[in-house]
Amino acid sequence: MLSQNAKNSGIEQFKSALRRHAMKATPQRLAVHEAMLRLGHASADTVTEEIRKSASTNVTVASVYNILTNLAGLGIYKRRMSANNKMYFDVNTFKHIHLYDSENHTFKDIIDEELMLLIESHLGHKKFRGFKIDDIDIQIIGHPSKSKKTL
Amino acid sequence: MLSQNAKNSGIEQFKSALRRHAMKATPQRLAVHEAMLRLGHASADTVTEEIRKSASTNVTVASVYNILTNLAGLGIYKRRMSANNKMYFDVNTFKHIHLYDSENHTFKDIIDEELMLLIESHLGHKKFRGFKIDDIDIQIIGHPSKSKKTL
DNA sequence: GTGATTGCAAATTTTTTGCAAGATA
DNA sequence: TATCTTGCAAAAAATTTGCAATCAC
Repeated sequence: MLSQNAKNSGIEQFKSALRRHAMKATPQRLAVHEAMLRLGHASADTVTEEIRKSASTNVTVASVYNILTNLAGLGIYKRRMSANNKMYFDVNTFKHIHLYDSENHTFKDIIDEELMLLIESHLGHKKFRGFKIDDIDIQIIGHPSKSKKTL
Repeated sequence: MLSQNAKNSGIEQFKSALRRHAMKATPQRLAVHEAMLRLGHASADTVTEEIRKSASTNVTVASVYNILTNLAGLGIYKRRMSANNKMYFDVNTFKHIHLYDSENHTFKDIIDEELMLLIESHLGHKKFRGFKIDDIDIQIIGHPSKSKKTL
């Protein structure tokens, strides 16, 4: 329920963001955003796959790249890099930490406001001369622990 | 002086690390490591360039990739991700934070033991079920502030 | 209608791989 | 000498770009 509303409002918000930037609400852009809302984090090819699987809209990877890059430029997504050397995009703009699974190359969000505040307040009074801070990226890197031995 | 010693001992340490792993001390590997000690963080092509510029050893990018990847596998280097979508390697194995300059795509080390401890102790008593933490990566992303105007 | 946007294919860029030739222990 | 490594060139993988056709406004 909540999630459904959240998604709808997500799309509405998205449309008005597009309008605000004088960008057309093309089916491709909407499909990309819908996929991103479902996926959370994804690479261009994953998004393309997801769209082909679930939507009637057809898209090409090239367009998905362009769309994701443009939207990241507007701050609607965040570009992320993973250790498997692919570009990932992140739909969540709120502050959070990432848990990166280096085996499966997936990201999981960790919301830990306390920690973010801790770090920000620690860094807050530090100056990096000649450097304007845009973002702080915290990634916890690990792998699934095979606690089952035989699996 | 100190830096020279540090570099020499770096090379000696490196050689014994190679020996320990039954890897041969080829001129290419030594050249890569020397370049990495100078560069700190670098991508394969930067390392190749640096070697060609400064050393008599000649190398191919393919070999540099292989060497960097192998050494990262041994934990001698650390693989890093940058927003310009290239693989970077990091020669410093001690815990530190990175300042990533998104304009010039360069990294700078920040040593802030206090912050690392803060984060580790905060995360220390958190459990991520089924997940084994290998590393915590903190990146401060920003760009040079054109302080010319108003400062 | 008209300018923005997409699809397609080709070009770039980055990384990986196979195998013969060469170097190291 | 036996094996590990490198060089080279070609293959893969990932991303970007040009341009005509198409679509949203």
